[in-house]
Amino acid sequence: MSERGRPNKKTKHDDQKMKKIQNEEALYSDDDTGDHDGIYFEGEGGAVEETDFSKLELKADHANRPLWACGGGRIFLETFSPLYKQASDFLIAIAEPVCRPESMHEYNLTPHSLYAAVSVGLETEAIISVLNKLSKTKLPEDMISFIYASTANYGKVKLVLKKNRYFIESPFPEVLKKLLQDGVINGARFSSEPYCGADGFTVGKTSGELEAGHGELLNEAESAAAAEEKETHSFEIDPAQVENVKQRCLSKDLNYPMLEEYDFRNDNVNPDLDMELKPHAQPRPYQEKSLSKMFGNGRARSGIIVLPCGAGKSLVGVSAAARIKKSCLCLATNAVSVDQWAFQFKLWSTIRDDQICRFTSDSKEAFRGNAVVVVTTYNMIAFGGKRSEESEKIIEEIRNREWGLLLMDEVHVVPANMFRKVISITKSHCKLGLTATLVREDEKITDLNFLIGPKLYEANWLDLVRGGFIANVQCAEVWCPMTKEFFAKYLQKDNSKKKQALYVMNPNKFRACEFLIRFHEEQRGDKIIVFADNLFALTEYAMKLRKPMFYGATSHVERTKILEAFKTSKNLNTIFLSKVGDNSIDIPEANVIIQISSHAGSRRQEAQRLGRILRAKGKLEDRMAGGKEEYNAFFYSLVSTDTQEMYYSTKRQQFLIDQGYSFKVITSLPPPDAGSSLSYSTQQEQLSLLTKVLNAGDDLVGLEQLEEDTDGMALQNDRRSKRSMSAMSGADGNVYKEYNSGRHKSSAQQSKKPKHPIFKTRFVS
DNA sequence: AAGAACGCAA
DNA sequence: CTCAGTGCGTTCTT
Repeated sequence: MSERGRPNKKTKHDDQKMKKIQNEEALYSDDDTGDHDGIYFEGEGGAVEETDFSKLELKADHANRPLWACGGGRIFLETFSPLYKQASDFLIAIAEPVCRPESMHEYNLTPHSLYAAVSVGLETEAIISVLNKLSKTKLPEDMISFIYASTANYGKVKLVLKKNRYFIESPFPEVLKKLLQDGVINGARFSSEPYCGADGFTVGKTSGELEAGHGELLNEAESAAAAEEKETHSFEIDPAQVENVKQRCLSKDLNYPMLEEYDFRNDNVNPDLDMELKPHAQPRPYQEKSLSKMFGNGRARSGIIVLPCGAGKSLVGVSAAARIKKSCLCLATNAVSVDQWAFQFKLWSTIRDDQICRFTSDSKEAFRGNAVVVVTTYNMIAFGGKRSEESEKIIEEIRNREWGLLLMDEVHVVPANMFRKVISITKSHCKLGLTATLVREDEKITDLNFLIGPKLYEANWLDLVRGGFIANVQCAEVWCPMTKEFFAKYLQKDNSKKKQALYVMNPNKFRACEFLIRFHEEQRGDKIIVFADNLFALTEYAMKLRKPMFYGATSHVERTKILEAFKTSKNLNTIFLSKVGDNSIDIPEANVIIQISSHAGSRRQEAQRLGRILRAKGKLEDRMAGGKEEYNAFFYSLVSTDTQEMYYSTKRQQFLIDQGYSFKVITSLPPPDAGSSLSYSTQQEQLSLLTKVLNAGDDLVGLEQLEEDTDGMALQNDRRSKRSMSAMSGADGNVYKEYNSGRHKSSAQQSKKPKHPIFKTRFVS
């Protein structure tokens, strides 16, 4: 075990970090030594390390160019360059962002990222020439040949849905023949189709059309996609095999990724949906950009748009539906989210009540009319168990319908074994996936490339923070030392469940939590969400602090009631949520998150929770008042030191760190002089808590008892608890300031940006 | 209102 | 390293 109690095992991320640091050092040292123009270093013995960039050949005017194009498809972007904006737009289109901290962003060219580039209309030559224009160095030969090799076949094959039948279409019959040599694709072909062409393929005509181009650098490349009439050949495949066929086409063996574009303007078969955006639905620049990637050539492309939580994903979704103007099936993760989507549709568009319906376990609105918007959950569609008769009828209707748009919220859930079935259960011309966190802890995230389509756009979180579109969050990891007694038991137990119970219920963590709640409620008037994945901890904390909580078993009515009170009442400023609150729950009022227990090393959960407080508070001008940018939201992760949690915590933060966030470490909260006013200040109290924790796992009766206690009384006790809280001493600003000026003063003063003084930069050993 | 069945995530 | 065991959420039934 290391000094910090972290297992000595290095994670994949650690390795990547190390590599990255080496890379940056290499780059900077090149820069420092100055003029390397024309100097060419041969690697010794012919083999050149991937991380050895001494071979890079700098152009004479390299200072004016923002990119470093390195071997192995790696590209670095200087964020301080005047060309930053254009360059990052371009890189986002062609490469995968790896890590985007403040001054230097790292991107990676991959077959999938280039597939995405071509599907938004960029051509191979344009990619290379723009890349070359932006690069400080001559493009490495291997990068150029990689781009050629990866893009050669793109756009040659299309998947088309016609009258509920799927066809593979191409202007090149020889390509179709090649595809049919593959066992999976050949097996998926319907043999009953009429043979029209000489090659046994159905022959038809298709014409391209072009909408006005968008963006500066992309413009020339996008308009290069010529609008000409072409003869096409096609064959029909089994709808049940679409997923497999798409996967085969995308595989290395074939490398003919299928484009899915919906020519919705010329679709006379499916009825139109009478729906417009309302005038006040003004998309922000990045929303506009997302949409232009989707509709760039006048058709609707299938794919994925990645925007941070709170950045207005739903306006993008509703806009897409309003532009396509055909039936739309909108999928969300739970019933609360379904309500919110239905609300968003009505908020942004002119859709009438009879054109939109929700389909959840307790709201089965039958739909009538030719073109409709149906909002439902992945569970409702994919559910394998027994269905109620009513559900069965609606599901049948959904199966049989041909959807113009399949709109998938939180699309990162789709690769799950059952949820991915929604793609084949429903027949849609165009699929749009939205998410803030395109990560999973398994390897299935790349499946989205063939399940849905390429990533069309991904916004940089920090760019949106700087633009004032989302809140500026201070992230902090609070280190809570285990009490002697809890730590002794922790070391003693070999049951990981018990271990978890012990580090989550660590009295010092509780006290840190209590202190933070008091500080933010009383000193700043903030609205706080406390997350606990562990239900025992959730109920225990909520009951002790007399705050309302809700979790999976909490009824829809109760949830709405609590949220309503949280939003409107001055007396209710803190709520406790289980992981039901991770996704989709929209609580714009909240601006502080305290995390007391979480699901192991889930990067997605960490980012989604942070996302709960990203909705920008107030106007940008207000926040920038006085010329300095202020944090207006706070994200605390409470970690028991020297336990497993330290390791998980590092893993969990990785996604946010890749987005450019940095975590500050706070040690020894609460401050010693606030100690006695907080709970569990005596050893006696701590020991009785310990007994409770140790017994809890053995008999679940204890948990049920707790739930009964909290449920009914939490809300009504709120006022009383407020009064007693304000009477408590010790948690006032003075204590807080003393604490600040004591231990961490020097490091706070060193930092350039105005930071909350209690935060110091996390030291990674 | 509670429990059974199913499914997700790590 | 992998798969099974685990905790939690959702849906349906009674």
